[in-house]
Amino acid sequence: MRLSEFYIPTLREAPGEAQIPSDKLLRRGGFIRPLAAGVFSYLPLGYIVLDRVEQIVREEMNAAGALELFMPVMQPRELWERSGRWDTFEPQPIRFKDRSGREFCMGPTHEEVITSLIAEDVTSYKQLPMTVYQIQTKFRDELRARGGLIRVKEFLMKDAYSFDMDRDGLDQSYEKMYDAYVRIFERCGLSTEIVRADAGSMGGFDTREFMATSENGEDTIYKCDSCDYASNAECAACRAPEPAEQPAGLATAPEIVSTPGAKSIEAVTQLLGMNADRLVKTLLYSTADGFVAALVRGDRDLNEAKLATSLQAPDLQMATDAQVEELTGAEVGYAGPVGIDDRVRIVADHEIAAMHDFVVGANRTDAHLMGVNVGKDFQLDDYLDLRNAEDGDACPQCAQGKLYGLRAIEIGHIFKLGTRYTEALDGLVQDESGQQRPMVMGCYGIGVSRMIAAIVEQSHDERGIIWPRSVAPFEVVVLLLDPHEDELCRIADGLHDQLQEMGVRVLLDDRPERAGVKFHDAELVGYPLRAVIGKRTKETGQIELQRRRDGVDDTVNVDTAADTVVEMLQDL
RNA sequence: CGGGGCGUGGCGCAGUUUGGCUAGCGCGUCGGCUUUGGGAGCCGAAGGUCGCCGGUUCGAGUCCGGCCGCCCCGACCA
Repeated sequence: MRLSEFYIPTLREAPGEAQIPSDKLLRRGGFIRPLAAGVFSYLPLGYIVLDRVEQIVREEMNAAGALELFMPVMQPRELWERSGRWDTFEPQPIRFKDRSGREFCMGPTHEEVITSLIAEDVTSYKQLPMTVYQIQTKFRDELRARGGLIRVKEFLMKDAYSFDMDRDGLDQSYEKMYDAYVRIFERCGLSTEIVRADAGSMGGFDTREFMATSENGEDTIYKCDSCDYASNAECAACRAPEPAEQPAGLATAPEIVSTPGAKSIEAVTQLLGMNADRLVKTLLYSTADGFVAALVRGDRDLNEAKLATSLQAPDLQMATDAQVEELTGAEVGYAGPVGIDDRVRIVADHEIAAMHDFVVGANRTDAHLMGVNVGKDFQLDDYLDLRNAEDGDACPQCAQGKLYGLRAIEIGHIFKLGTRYTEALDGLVQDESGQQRPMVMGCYGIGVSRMIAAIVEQSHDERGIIWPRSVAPFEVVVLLLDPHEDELCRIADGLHDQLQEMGVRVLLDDRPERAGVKFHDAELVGYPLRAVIGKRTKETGQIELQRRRDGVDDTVNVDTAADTVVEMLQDL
């Protein structure tokens, strides 16, 4: 390909709204352009990269025995009502009606479609196991798109679905996908961590996320410094502390103290002159089964996902101000477990067990209680793991490890779904004994477009992108510095043609630009290898080769240049 | 949706506080001459409903009201 016949509109400066390196560089380099917040076009260069990534995903999925198919973006409301997700899926799908008034959504995912599709024709265990996948644009009505290609409203996703007769079969299908994912991300040059994760609105178990580590990631993951424990922060477990010895001489009764206007932990600590770890926060939630008060140490954050999971209350919601006032008899900000409405179930984080003589809200406006103790002053329904993990926490899995946090971009997510969708959508097949049984499903997603952002986040420098060869838009760029010199043009054309015949993806920069422009563009766009043909070539008969990644270079004769290029590409 | 910031030729910005004449600068683009191995120099040119609507005023990029869009933090989230 000749650059004079291609289209790479590079920008010397990044648009002001681009904040993170991947967004700045992909836009400056002429890969993508925004159309609206979280909606992007892929220019020819960006589309090549997208296609490269897609092909790697496709090859590994095919190698794992998955079959590619292609499903619609628009999905009818009735289908989603059968699975019960029309009103509950978060974020809410983008919806619309056709002219006859029939309702659709722009598919944010395809469990419903694939399950009904497979259910139509698969009727026997003899047709299983089966794993199918597609690479399709998905739509999510994000409350806030951000971070260039990282969090968008419209994006390319590979989604795969496995169908098995039983849990053992599912386990095997899941393993295959897990292994394929490891290979896919490795081939794309991504450094990833595989972590435990929350299933969210998909519903599922044994879920694992593949996280590309990056300081610009939106997720936090925790890893153990001594064992293999790794988890998304949203579900990282906390080890219950060793039971503390209850000191003699506990307060005999709580003492009420006046704390006017102190509605936050911060305010209470200042007023009473004590650390937040002597306080207990009381957070009120409503669930389908009634109200719950969740207690965590004052300096900790409650993890709602963990609370919802341990209460088995997926509909968990923070109580409204009115509900809080009704249950506590006080303004919001003074809730406590002592004397709260007896309809409220009280659960506490494990750490509370190690506390004594602590401070809680008094269920009275402008007042707190000091010297409060579990068992004496109020009864607890349960101790649970409720708080967010923090840097330095003891590892929940091994004895000696400590957790440390990393930022990361979620690029893959695999779940075991079970029979939730096949039961709702009649995904039944006959087993060996002629019994109708719901197929057991797994689902497996990869954010293909998001991977591009992750790759750039992990592989760039101050000058531009450094593409891994596997996904680079071109493997080598040939810079013809003097396009007016016939002899040099012949050499450049020759190298270009020769490389192309050898199967190398080569771009010839034959533009009538100055050398500096060509060097800068080449570094910005990030071709793994660069060949320079200029006046030195005329003088010495040599071509200069340089690797983008580490600047390692070589000077070779014109007639051996192509072979050396191929050799140098081996390591990239 | 809460808080903050921004919106001026393709890109980056100044000008808005304190209203005033033909709305500037750098980059890019087009033409010419020179230059030619790290974003060149000179000369000339094109390109702007100052986000939109309404209002105040002799006069609005600038003041007032409403709306829209974009970015960041939060809430939320495969």
